[in-house]
Amino acid sequence: MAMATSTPVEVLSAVFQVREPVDGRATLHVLLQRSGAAEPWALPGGDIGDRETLAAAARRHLGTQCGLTRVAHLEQLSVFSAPERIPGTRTIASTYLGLVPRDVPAEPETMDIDSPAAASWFDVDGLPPLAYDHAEVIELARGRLAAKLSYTNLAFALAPSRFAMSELSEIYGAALGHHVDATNLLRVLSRRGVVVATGTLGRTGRTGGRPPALYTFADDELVVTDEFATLRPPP
Amino acid sequence: MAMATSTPVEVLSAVFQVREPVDGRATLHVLLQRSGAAEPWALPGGDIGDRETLAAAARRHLGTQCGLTRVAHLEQLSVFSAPERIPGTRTIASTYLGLVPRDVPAEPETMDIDSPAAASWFDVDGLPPLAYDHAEVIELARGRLAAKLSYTNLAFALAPSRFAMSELSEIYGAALGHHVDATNLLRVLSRRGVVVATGTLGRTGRTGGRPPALYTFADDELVVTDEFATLRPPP
DNA sequence: AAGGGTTTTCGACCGGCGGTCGAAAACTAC
DNA sequence: GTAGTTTTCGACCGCCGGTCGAAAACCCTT
Repeated sequence: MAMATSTPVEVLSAVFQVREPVDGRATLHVLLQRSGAAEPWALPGGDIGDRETLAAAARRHLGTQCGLTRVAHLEQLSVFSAPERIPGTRTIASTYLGLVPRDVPAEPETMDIDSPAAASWFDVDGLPPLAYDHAEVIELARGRLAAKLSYTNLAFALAPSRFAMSELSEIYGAALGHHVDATNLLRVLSRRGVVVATGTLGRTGRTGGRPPALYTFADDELVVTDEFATLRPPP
Repeated sequence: MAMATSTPVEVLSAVFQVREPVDGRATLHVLLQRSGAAEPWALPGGDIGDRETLAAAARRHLGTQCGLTRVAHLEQLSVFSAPERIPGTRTIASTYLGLVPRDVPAEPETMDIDSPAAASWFDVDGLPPLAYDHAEVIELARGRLAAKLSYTNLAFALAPSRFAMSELSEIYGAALGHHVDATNLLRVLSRRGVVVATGTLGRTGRTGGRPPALYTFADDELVVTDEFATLRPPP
């Protein structure tokens, strides 16, 4: 075993949440932070403690820099190791994808955007200029999210604990960037056992319309079934 | 941006090749190395140079430790960051999956297995005791390989440049661990445009049987099509 | 050269999955 | 009660992949 050198490592998190801007249509948002008004917006992250896992470090920085604690899912993305990705000091970045459910209060929004250190959610379409290669990280995270939504139960980390199918279809639509039919979504997800009906009905005090059945995700962590692989083994 | 500390980083590569043991049946093999006869077998890898990418470092160690240069595909796996994964010195491992085509001569096999520093291929079923968490890395790599074989053209990195469908079916079978029907494989892969016929015929000098048509992979690098995602966008 | 053995190739069948649409159900507002 | 809105259910349909049997093409033996 060769001896490993001491290369500086940082962790960066691209955390997504489905939120609705003033006009009403829900879109995918990403959490950004900056240490001063003159600095560019950047992904939250930083150094790794001596006795700390990378995931633990990511969670710690989300808490201290953005006041965000309720991350429902956090998974590794790629490592960025281009020698000059940060001019001057060589730094390797281990990146993470984080997801926050829709019913989590918008914690970072309460922080003052004009204070020296601030954090805020941004619509992924229409981001401000970002530090270093952080835009690339966000693009990678979007792609990973879209891919995994279609063949895993990953949406559990974006949806509220109980939801109507129309609401879930909205969330999928925001994350995937195109319309998702609620009828088909229900059939597909319940056939796979990903969502289950709770038996209760939702908001009967609206402007009209049949009250929707409320559903929940069967699991509250990522479940990967190999049933979607083609070239399956014989039964 | 918080300052990143200097955490030791190493790179580890799980490199696979489909090879046939003496008895004939082709199986998946992984490349291992050890620095002395008293040391346990371990994945090739080591430190990262100051002006070097992680992937470049992985390739460099494969060359110096195993004499292996013809790696057709190399992609990132997960980062292992448990504080005590190597007792004593804290080391973070960035792991890679590598693939070597079947027609590449068995370079490391020529090295003397009993010399102080040696490298050799091992059948993935029936591995010797491994250093640290390296068995975990290999398991992760196997899973990733199996998953990607079914929905990408990743097999281009395991197959020879030209091959018969029965040979490709053998390769898939070895990597997936179960029988893969050659008829179905041809239909699926050619419908996706992954493999194309070369027009030439293969080995007409055997013990009998119809001479097979020879095929090639359309691309010699990984191509990811989003056509296999369910919940597609409308046309 | 005729026939048996072997391997590849082609076509047919079939169940399941997912995309789509229209009609029925259930509720609110007027 | 009627109109409007939203959800739900069922039906249709094309495509994909797993399977099987028959035909094609070749070698070897007799």
